[in-house]
Amino acid sequence: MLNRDYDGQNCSVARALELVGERWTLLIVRDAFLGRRRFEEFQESLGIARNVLADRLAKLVENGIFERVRYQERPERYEYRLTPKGRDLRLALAALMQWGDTYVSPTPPRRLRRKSDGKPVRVALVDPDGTPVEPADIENVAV
Amino acid sequence: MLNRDYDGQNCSVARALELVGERWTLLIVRDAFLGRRRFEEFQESLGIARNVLADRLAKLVENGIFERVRYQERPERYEYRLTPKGRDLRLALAALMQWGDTYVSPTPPRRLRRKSDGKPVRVALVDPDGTPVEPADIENVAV
DNA sequence: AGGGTTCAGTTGCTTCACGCAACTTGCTAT
DNA sequence: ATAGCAAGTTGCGTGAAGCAACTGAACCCT
Repeated sequence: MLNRDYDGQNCSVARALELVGERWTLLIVRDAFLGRRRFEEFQESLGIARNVLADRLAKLVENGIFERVRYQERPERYEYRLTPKGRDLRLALAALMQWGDTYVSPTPPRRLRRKSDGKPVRVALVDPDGTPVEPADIENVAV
Repeated sequence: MLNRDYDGQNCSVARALELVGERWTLLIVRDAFLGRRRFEEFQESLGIARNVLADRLAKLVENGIFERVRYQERPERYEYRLTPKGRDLRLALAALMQWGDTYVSPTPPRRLRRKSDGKPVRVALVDPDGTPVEPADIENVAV
């Protein structure tokens, strides 16, 4: 997606995609979850054009998903770190990864697991008590 | 994102975004969850250019996310319905919606709830027993 | 002092995707 | 006969993405 708005779309999905829906943006965020922080790291890892990377990082900072932090002076060098807002994209990325694991990747190259005991972690729909909810038992209602 | 591949990205997120990462694609899927099925419905609801809509629908069918179903003969007319693969994008859309609700939309216009009792439904990271997992307690490991 | 390297971009140019509006096809209704 | 509807298709202009070379500020080596 481009950075145009999805005008008239009064939906949080559209609002979210205005911020992270452009080409490369979610992959940059995923790279950040994998520990990458620097321009060169993102560029080499993704093979993205440098001008486009510069553009995306600027927008991500502008939108509060990354912060630009100086990590050395003389010469001034900056790196990019996820903010709490950016870190909260983990769920959306995990959901996309899970779908990709199920339907696209024959053998998923990475997995989420709990550090403490190594058990696999997945994304699920739950009620306020944490009880899983059947997909068929869900409705999407206007407020 | 465009329909090019994210070559060299051996990640399910990249694989998933190759199928649903183009501009408009996820909004079309979201529209389908809201009950829309026909070309004209999508077009009017989204305000998307007709050639682009035609292109996206064709790719979504090609990728098994929608199926093209004839709903009348003379003249032949087709509509688009989510397949199980497409319906499984619900989680990713819900996660994006939740993030948008939290950080972008002041007052979310729509909510997910359980049909049977009307309780709100949210997306969460859980272990195999359905127990919630702390975000800080998660690691992303290569297989 | 001069030449090479690193990092974070910027610039210029080309190619490709998107937006827009008009047109087409096959059929029905008046 | 003409108008209308639904699902596209076509042609053309604009804007975003890809590519590679360049910049600037500092460091390192001989």
